[in-house]
Amino acid sequence: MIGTRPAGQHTVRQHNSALVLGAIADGPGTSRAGLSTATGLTKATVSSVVDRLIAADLVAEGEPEQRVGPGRRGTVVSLSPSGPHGLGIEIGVDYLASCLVDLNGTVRFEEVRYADNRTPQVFHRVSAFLRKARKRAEALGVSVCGVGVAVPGLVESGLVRLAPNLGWRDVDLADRLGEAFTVGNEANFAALAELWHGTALPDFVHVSGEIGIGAGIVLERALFEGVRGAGGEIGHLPVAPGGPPCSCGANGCLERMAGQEEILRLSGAATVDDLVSALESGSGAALSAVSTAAGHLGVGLSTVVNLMDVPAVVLGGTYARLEPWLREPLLAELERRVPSTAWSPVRILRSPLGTGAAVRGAAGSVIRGVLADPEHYLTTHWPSDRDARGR
Amino acid sequence: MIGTRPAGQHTVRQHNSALVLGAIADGPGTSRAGLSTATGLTKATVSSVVDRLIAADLVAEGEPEQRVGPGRRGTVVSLSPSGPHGLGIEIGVDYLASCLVDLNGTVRFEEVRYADNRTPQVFHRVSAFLRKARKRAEALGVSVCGVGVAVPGLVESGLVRLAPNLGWRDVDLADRLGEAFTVGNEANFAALAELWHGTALPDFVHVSGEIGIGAGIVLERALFEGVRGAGGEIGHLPVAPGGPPCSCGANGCLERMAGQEEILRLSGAATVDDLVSALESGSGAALSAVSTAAGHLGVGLSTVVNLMDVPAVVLGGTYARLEPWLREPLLAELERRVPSTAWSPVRILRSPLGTGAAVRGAAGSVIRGVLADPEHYLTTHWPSDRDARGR
DNA sequence: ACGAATTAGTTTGATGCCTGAACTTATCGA
DNA sequence: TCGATAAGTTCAGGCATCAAACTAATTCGT
Repeated sequence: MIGTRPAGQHTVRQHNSALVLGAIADGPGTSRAGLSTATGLTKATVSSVVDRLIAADLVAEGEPEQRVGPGRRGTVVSLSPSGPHGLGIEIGVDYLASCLVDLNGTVRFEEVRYADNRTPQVFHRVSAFLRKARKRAEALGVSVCGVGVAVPGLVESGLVRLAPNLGWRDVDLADRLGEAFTVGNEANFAALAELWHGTALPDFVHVSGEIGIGAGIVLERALFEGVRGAGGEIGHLPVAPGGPPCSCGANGCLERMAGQEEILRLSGAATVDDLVSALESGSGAALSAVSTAAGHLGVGLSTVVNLMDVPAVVLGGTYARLEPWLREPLLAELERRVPSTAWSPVRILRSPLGTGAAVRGAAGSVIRGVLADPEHYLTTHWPSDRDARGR
Repeated sequence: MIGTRPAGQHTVRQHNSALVLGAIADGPGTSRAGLSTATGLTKATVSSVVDRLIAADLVAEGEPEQRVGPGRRGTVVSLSPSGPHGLGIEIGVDYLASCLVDLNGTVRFEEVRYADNRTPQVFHRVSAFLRKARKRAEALGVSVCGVGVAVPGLVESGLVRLAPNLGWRDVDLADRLGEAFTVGNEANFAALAELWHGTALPDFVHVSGEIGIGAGIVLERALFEGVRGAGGEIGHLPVAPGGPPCSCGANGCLERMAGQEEILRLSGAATVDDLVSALESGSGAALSAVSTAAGHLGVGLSTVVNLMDVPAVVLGGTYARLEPWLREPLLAELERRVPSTAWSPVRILRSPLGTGAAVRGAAGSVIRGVLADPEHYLTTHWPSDRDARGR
């Protein structure tokens, strides 16, 4: 029961700052008066809060409002383009990616570097890659207020518990690289990117098929993390009892049956590009491979949909590219296995974000943290910055 | 993003009142000074809050503290036994149950009345049953501040969307009985009762086998409800593809394969009592029936454990009675199907609460609402009461 | 037996933040 | 040019917390 902290005036400031900043992020180009009606706070309070946000360069005043009719025009406020930026780093199995976003979530730059990361040198490589990204941010003249790192594995309170595809176990990235990070699961970050910048659904399960199969579950605009951060780990759900052995030791895991490797193997294609062309030209082997995988994916996803009552499935990563061919068999399997589809159908959507969803989510999570608690940012980052520059 | 309300001083009062009251509920027999250290609030604030709680008769002062060493003895405060009470009503398929609890959750009385509720007269019967319970509460001289109603069906925002075993669809109980209720799913209430009064685990899935199979999932001391309140509806998860048809239209549903009826049918026993004696005397048919059911239950629960990473399963209802015989095969099935058991085993526990868990949860949810927001209770219930009595 | 030390609980003044109302500024329409 | 309308600011008032001083009760040492 205990675990909540005592509240004071600062708490209401925190809350209301976040409320106002959230309203600014939601409706770009609103005036203080508009914010007052949107948030329910008085004009006086909004002014006071906005002043502080402007001082912290989270918000910037813009042009006077364009509007017909009598009355003074309001001055538009919106998220400051020169405000703090978020840097995202993704450590994939065979690539590194970086991404810088501003407060709006706009991508300032993106970079991908292919390299096998299943070696002990990863940490040096990541460190160099991160330094390079920081340099580029500096060149743009923006300040990076945090770094989000996406890894293909199980993350528990900032610690990479297990990343089988990287061969990691209990890795403390912050410790290894001598820096504080927001470490998170790659699939979860991708789902968050989908929430923030993709199809604006409040409830969905985002599934991406890369080398592993990761799912990120979003319920009521919030990531579902499960008890120890392992919520939505569907890669090793058993979907084919007695099926072929998986690298994890079990048999017939979803990842083994519907992962990228299995699809390519079944279809005879060498790469995903080849697979797509084969599908487009109507190759029977390719079509049946994708259809089979869709069936297995449907089995796995049906448990998620049944249990959480999630009304939508978003296909990301490689699955997004295969969506035209996956959709039908996947939907059929879901309808067969999910009783509730009878009265509320499950939607299947293709993610508009590409393979860069995870990095973008990692970068976005940093600025999302600032937007969610500007007062915290203001008291921790701002004074030190000002001291460092001012003196 | 919008949806949060503006905060003011009243908000911090709300928060801190709940914080203090929670601390009082957690540690019965603490003094104001103890509460101050427990909550992190100053002694002055605690005194102010406690005074108000005492005025509302949520809290009562008791004996001076017993303690060795120097210094003044504190006056113990605890939840007032004469404070508001919560009434719970359970509408089962073949019985009605009522239960009155005080702020501590102590049961003041309980009553069960057997009757077939699959008739249109249910509502009159419930109404009469409720009146009777209210009379008994009045005879005890306590005030009932709310009524929680447990139903074996899908509840969405106070509306019973579907209760197949009662034959209900879109039933508005508040409207039917002309009274405001906290309506909820029976399995969810049972899980909450388990959380509040059973094995004090913060994360578990509570599964009870009655006529249907209901699961209540508790994560971080909070009920997981899913998107539309259908979280944890495991009764119709498919566990035996191509199995016998279920009443829901699908095949091999968990409820069909591991429900009470199927266990009795397979074992040849007429009642659960008979079944238990048969098991105790080592009947092969009974043992294999329970073992088979346990296997199916394991399949269904494995998806929950995999997906939500819940570390414990609590057996309630009829399953609690069968626990000695269910445990082994259930655990075996879970270990076979849940990869994470390799590094963090799943615990299987027997619920100490009997079949009355759901009513108790329903009654408890009422007082839990008061404890969670005493300020709200204080402003809505108290003034009217005082006006009515005072004048 | 008595005072120092210790702990509980109350009182008081200060601080911070929100609110409401009055006030200033800006713009349109007649 | 004046009046109506709307945006934004200023200021007194209220409320809840906090820190610190103060009162109250009890033990321990001498």
